[in-house]
Amino acid sequence: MSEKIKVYLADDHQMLIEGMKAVIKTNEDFEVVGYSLNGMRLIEEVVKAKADILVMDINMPEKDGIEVLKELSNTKTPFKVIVLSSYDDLKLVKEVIKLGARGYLTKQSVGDSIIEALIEVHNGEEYFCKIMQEKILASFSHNTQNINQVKIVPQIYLTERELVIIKLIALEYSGKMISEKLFISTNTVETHRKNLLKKLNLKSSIGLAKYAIKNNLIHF
Amino acid sequence: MSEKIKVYLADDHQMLIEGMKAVIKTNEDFEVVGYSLNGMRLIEEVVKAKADILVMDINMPEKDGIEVLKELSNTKTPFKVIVLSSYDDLKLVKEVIKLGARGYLTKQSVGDSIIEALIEVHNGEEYFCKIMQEKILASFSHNTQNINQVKIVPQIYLTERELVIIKLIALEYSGKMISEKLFISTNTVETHRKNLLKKLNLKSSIGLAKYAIKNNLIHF
DNA sequence: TGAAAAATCACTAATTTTAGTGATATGATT
DNA sequence: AATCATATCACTAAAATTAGTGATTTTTCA
Repeated sequence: MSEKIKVYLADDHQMLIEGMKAVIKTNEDFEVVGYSLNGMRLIEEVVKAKADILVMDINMPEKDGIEVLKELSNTKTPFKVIVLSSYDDLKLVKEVIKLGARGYLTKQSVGDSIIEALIEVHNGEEYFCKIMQEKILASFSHNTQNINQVKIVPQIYLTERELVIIKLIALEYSGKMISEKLFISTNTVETHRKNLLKKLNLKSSIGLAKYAIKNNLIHF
Repeated sequence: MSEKIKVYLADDHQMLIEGMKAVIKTNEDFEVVGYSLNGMRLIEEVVKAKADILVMDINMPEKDGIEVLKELSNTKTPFKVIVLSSYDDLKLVKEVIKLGARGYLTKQSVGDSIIEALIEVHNGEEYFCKIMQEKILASFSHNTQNINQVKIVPQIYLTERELVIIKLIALEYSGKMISEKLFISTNTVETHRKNLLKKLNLKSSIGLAKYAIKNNLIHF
């Protein structure tokens, strides 16, 4: 048979790497030529490994998948990208595809569809896991609004100060501790907290903490 | 070659199942004869599949691994059990071994040592993953007291009720909401919360939420 | 059966968080 | 110059959390 298709993996969960390595190993058309546990120097490594396809988690410490994709979009890349994510969020899918990714798998469905995805993407097709396919179809029939219209729901951008505050909250600082650390009044801290809750549509500080963790705002 | 050793998997994470299936498939002495995503009717299924070894997660919805082990301890079982867990908790290890489990793997080390564990356990040995081996050794040399004596350094072990409560906290339920959901008074909820904070040596509910996430008590 | 562990609830008091409204100051942008 | 985003702080009032103590009932297990 001809040369195998080279796959590079990037995910901060060692276990998921192991799982994917093993799954991919069962298909003789593909081979895993390397992996990373974070996004730093990822592109470099992938190029060095001469990989054809990069399977990359969005949520990585140090440097996340979106950033990597943005870097890639500036240059011509010799490999294709399949994105892994914990979120089944249509907007995120659109985002990563726009940034050049060729496939999108939720972590729930990696096991079932990684090989399928690799084959499709290697053949120049786009691939979405079943969950996302269903979501895309549903949004098509349910919504009068077009998913293609950019930012119907405006993206949530936190200000510098809000970022500092949400991080401290996630690090288990109380309101008072935050005010002391930042030399501002507790009222101000509370105001920021309230604004955060409203902006992110969350109902408690625990929600804020989870948001911070999900978005890698703090080391967890 | 002789008949393969039959392995049955139980874990609520499909991905982990896929990973393990793939890893085990690479060793020709073993074969996976089935799997479950929860603990309901698990024993029945394992027996039906004529499995020799059950690899089972402790944390499963509906019915957890401890309960399954307890059921098993009443009868003579035709298969051996290896326990998977997110916890690297000595007390939990002791507990599950006492309940008849033959091996204990943390989820971090499944990828590396599942085959090793299967071999050892099938040969009638006990098996602990590297992390636990180190912990056991450490507890041996650090402590003048014997690990076999119950609760020298009280390891963190949450009761059923505490588990339910910490999960709900992590899911952003307020104390009142929890009390309503569980049909108990808010005082009781607060008591559990206090006990949790003390047990886990945490200072706020956000800490509890993070603990729950870290230990895979909730889907995140 | 008897002891231990677990789950339940109560009471008090201090502290913190949540919720809403409103106001001021500053710097950047247009 | 006017507007907007950001950051700051105040005030009130209700609700929730934290902290500590103590007590009862139920379950589990040796």
